[in-house]
Amino acid sequence: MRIGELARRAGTTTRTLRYYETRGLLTARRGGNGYRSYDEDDLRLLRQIRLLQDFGFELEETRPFVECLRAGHPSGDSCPASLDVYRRKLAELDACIDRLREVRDQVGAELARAEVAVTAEQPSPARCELAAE
Amino acid sequence: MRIGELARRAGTTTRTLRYYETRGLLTARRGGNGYRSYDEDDLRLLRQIRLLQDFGFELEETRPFVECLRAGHPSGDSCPASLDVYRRKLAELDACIDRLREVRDQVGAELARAEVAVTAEQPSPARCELAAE
DNA sequence: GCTGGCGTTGACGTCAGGGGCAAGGTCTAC
DNA sequence: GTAGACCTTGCCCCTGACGTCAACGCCAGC
Repeated sequence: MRIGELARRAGTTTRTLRYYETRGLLTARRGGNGYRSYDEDDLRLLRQIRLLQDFGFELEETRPFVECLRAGHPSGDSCPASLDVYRRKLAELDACIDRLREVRDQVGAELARAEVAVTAEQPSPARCELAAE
Repeated sequence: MRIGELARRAGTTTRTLRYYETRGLLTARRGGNGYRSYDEDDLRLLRQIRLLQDFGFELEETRPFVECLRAGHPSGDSCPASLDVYRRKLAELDACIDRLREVRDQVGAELARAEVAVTAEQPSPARCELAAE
């Protein structure tokens, strides 16, 4: 199959596939006319990359999975190097989530403080009416 | 004070301050020699920006806070526009955390699956010894 | 033979937030 | 009077993962 079909079947663009090729992931055979030619294995490889990309993996982090598939393993995560990437990513995700929660709480606190300051500065009409009743 | 001192006191670099100036945040007076000149208000303004940056706000998102301070308010979050940014950021953070948690669980599941597959493929010697006992 | 749709390479743009350097002007201390 | 620390503008460089042309080749159908 050619590049356009592969891109469609993997839900991506030809530009992306050429980019992956410059990165050394997803190499292509060439036909007599210079067109890139791919097979079903390339599609599996590409799907593996896209799955990890959707998870937020960087391209470089997908390389062990790609090499694992190229080595003939049934799936990209059949190799220790891939499992290591999984584990590193899990730790990274945990740290990221923790950090975001901290920030979330701090921003929430700032908002609460600022909201109180605003109402103290200029009491809302509703409050006045309420107090007047 | 000049740019170097302001940068030091705010814990950033002169390059960054000039960059902020090109973005229209943190404008500076000029002395007779062409040097930028700042006062304590500028420092407060800069600290406000840095705080929000540390929270992960984009530079553009700090603009309402800057304008609020410039308008003479006691703090950058004394204005409705700033509160809106807080609220939007909170929603964004929540969505981001949720998404990361989903991914975390999916990656965790992939790892567990792959680990089982690996041990099933080539049972560890330790297991064999254990079974032999 | 011509149009449309695919393919090719290459180069530049994007987004944010600056880093680094050059070539020069200024100020201060010794 | 000069060294060195500071300032100025302007320019290109970086990351990641592509998007967007430009200019051209190839091929199928009508």
